[in-house]
Amino acid sequence: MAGKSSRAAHVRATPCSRCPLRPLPIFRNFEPEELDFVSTFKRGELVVNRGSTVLVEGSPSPYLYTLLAGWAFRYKLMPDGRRQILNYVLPGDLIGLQSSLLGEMEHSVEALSSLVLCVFERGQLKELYSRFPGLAFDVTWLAAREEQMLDENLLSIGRRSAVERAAYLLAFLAIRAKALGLAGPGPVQLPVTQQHVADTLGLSLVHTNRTLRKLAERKRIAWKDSACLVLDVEALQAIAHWSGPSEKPRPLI
Amino acid sequence: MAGKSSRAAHVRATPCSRCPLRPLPIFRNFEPEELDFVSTFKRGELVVNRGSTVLVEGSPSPYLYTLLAGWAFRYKLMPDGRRQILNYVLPGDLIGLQSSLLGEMEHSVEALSSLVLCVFERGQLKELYSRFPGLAFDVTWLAAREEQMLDENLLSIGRRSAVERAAYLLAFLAIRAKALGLAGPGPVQLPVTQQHVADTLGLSLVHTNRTLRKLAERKRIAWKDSACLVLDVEALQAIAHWSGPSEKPRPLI
DNA sequence: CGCGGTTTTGAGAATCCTCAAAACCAGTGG
DNA sequence: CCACTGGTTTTGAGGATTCTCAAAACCGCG
Repeated sequence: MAGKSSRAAHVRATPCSRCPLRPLPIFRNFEPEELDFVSTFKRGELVVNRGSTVLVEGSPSPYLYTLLAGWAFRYKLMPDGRRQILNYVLPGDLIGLQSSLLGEMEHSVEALSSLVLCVFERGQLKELYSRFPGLAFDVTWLAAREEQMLDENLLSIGRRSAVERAAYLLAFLAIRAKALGLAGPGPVQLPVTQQHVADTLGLSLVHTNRTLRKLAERKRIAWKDSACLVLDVEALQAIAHWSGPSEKPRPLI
Repeated sequence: MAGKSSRAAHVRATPCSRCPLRPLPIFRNFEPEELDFVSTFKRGELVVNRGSTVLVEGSPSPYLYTLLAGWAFRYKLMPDGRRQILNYVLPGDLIGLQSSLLGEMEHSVEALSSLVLCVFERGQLKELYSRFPGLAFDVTWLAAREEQMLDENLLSIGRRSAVERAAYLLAFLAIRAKALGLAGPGPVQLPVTQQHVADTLGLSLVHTNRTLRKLAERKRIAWKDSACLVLDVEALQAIAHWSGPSEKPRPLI
């Protein structure tokens, strides 16, 4: 159920000035001195394999990460093994903030694909707050955005039916992926198994399969190579009674 | 379903230096200059009645609030009226941050009892970040804590059974209330109806009633005057398979 | 070819829902 | 004082949703 905790550490250097993410239109422009500081803030890069656990529940992580490439997910486990996936982590997302602020991680993070992560040192966060209020604001911004996503997810699990829930989740992920340019002109491909979907929706694997099957019959999605192809995002949104997110230019630390 | 939006505004002045909350042991000590700034940051006090809506989904609030006294809850509505309660707001909690950062509220906040709120102006947040990195850090801290509560709530709704869910919620609220000194020596009293519990747990009112009844039969809780008396917090935690929060000294803005 | 991970299908059972109505209770106006 | 009202809690009954157990089918990979 949980992935192996092997962690193929591998450090390269890609200067922030040539960050592949920052040129994307959804990220806000940085002042030169902000960019300089982030560059020094960055301690290196970490590459991990699919299935690896990046952060572990219960342990205090000395690092903060920004995901540069790949897909991951945050989850919690109950003592008897029940798993709940809380949210998905896409490029540009910050992880490990809870540990840096509150002391201990209360959730784990696992890689859905191989990942490239920017590594920051936890201790430097205070310096960031002292010297770059704008960046500090951005960190809070990211935390507030995560909260917003969790709110919608909570509404989904609490009050939407199985089909609505599935439709919401797949539309949500497809839209996030598209905004990052992770999809070509064709349908978005989500690197998740039906087990991941089940653990996100709070449903059993069997019932999730039957629910997804209905969406597939209606040509809203398709399964290929242990991944989900999202064929019609707007139809999914309509099924979920969800009008979509209000995407504004966002910060990238 | 939603409360009346009447808002009995009433402004008094209680200087932060005589804040009734700050002396509590769970709040961290402030530097004198931090306290000074918060005092100037504070624009006044707002008193609202039970049932009033403090913040409305979809509207950009020009204010930030810290709850001084009373109970409230955050919730979202679906177009057809389904309601999901996301979390409860207790004294010392900050509300309206999402709006200040992201532009628009995506949830509403309603008073469970009459409330006293500290009012801050949204625009001053930037000044706080510039001049008091420590306070800025605190704001982020509060956001990360909210996220942590939402994570646990998501696990609850997604993976716990009805009884486990109810037990978790009531233990969670009882512990939060106790930490704030809101309970005397006796059992904690939670000012919620079974409808609130149902909308928090993602269950129907009928099934919630039958579930709570089981807990009442076992003497874990009791209902009195449209409120829940929590008789045995530890037993509830055991039912929920929940070990409780890690309460550390926390900031109060 | 055999293996492990993933998807699919069947069947019966538990959980949870909806509809409906009654009981209870504090507050309100006659 | 009493009837009436609205909000809350309680109970019954049938039905829909979702779960668990079990097994088969499928598929890339060594």
